[in-house]
Amino acid sequence: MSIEDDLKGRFRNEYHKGLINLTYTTKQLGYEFFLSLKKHGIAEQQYNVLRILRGFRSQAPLTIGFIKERMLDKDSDVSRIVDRLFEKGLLTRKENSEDRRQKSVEITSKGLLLLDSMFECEKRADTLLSNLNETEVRELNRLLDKIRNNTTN
Amino acid sequence: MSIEDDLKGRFRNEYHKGLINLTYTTKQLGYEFFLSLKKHGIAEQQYNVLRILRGFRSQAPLTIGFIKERMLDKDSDVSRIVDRLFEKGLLTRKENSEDRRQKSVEITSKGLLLLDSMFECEKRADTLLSNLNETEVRELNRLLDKIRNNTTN
DNA sequence: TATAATTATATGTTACAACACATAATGTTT
DNA sequence: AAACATTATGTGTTGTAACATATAATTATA
Repeated sequence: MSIEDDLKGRFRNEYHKGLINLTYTTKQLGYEFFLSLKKHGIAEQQYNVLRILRGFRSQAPLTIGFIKERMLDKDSDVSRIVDRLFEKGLLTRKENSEDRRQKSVEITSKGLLLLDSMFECEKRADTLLSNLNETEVRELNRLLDKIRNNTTN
Repeated sequence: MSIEDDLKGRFRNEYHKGLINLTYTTKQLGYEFFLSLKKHGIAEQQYNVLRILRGFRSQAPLTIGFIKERMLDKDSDVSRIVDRLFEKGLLTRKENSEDRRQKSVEITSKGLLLLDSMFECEKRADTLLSNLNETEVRELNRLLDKIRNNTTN
C-alpha cells in the first residue's frame, strides 16, 4: 500500500511527502500499539505512567513532577492520569510529609500484576519495526536525529 | 540534543529506540507546525479541513464523508470540526437536496482569506525536514514505506 | 410496496494535550 | 517575622481521537 493511494493526494516534493509520511506512519504504529493495549482496558498514557512507576520502583515513591519529566509528552497532564489509575487501584497516592506540596505515588501489586499480564504488548512494540533490518533501523535513527537537530536549534 | 538525554532513559536496542524516536520526532515536528498555526487562532484539524475545502474547490460543495476520506486521520470527527468552522464563519453547510442525508460544505471567502494569511505556515511546513538533503529524505520515505508495508499486512 | 439493509451524519462518552489560572506549601528577601 | 517569589499540584476549558449508538434518508430485497 502506498501512502499516495491511501491519502488520495499528491505531494509537492519528497520533503512534503516526508512530513506526511512521518505523521502517517507514526500514527499507524501508535494505533497498532494502542490496539494491543486496549484489550487490557488501559489507555496509552496510563500505561506509560505505570511503566515509569515500575521502572523507577527502586526510587519509590515518585512525585508527579518526576513522572511528568519522564513522559514522552512533556505536557502530559499527569495529575489527572494518576487520578484515573488511582481510581482503578493501580497505584497509591499520598501526601509527602517532607514537602506537603508533593504527592508520593507508588504502583500497587495490582498495578504490577497488570503490567505482567501485558508482557505481550511490550513484545508487540518491539516487532513494529521488524520489517527493517538492523542497518535500516540504524539509518532511520540517524535521519530522525538529524531532523531534530534542525528543529531544536 | 540526543534523544537519550531528552528522555532520560535507555533503550533496549535500535528497534526500541527507533519506535520512540519516530514518536518523539514526529511529535516535535507536529508541535513546531502547531505553534505556527496557533497565531491564527485555528486548530490543526480545522486547518486541515479548510485546506481540503480549498484544494477541492473545483468539486465544491463537498460532503462530510469526502472530507473525512482525505483527512490524515481516518477517524476524524469531521462533523464536529465542521461545526466549529461553521461557527467561525469559515465555511457554509447546507442540506444537499439531491441526497438529504448529506451536507454540502463550502469554504467562505473569509475562510479563503484566512488560508491566504497563513501562507507562511505552509512554507514553514516545507522547511521542517530541511536538515536532510534530497537523498536522505528519499531514504526516509523508503524506510517509512517499508515499515508500513509490514504493519498493514 | 412494505421491510430490511445500508449510508451519511450526528451525538454522547472517555481520555488526553495544551493552555490559563488557582491554591497551597516552601524558600527567599527585607 | 512579614512580604514576595517559586514550586508542586490541581482545576477549568477547548479541541480532538476513538468509540458506541442514534437517526434519518436512501437503496435493495422479498
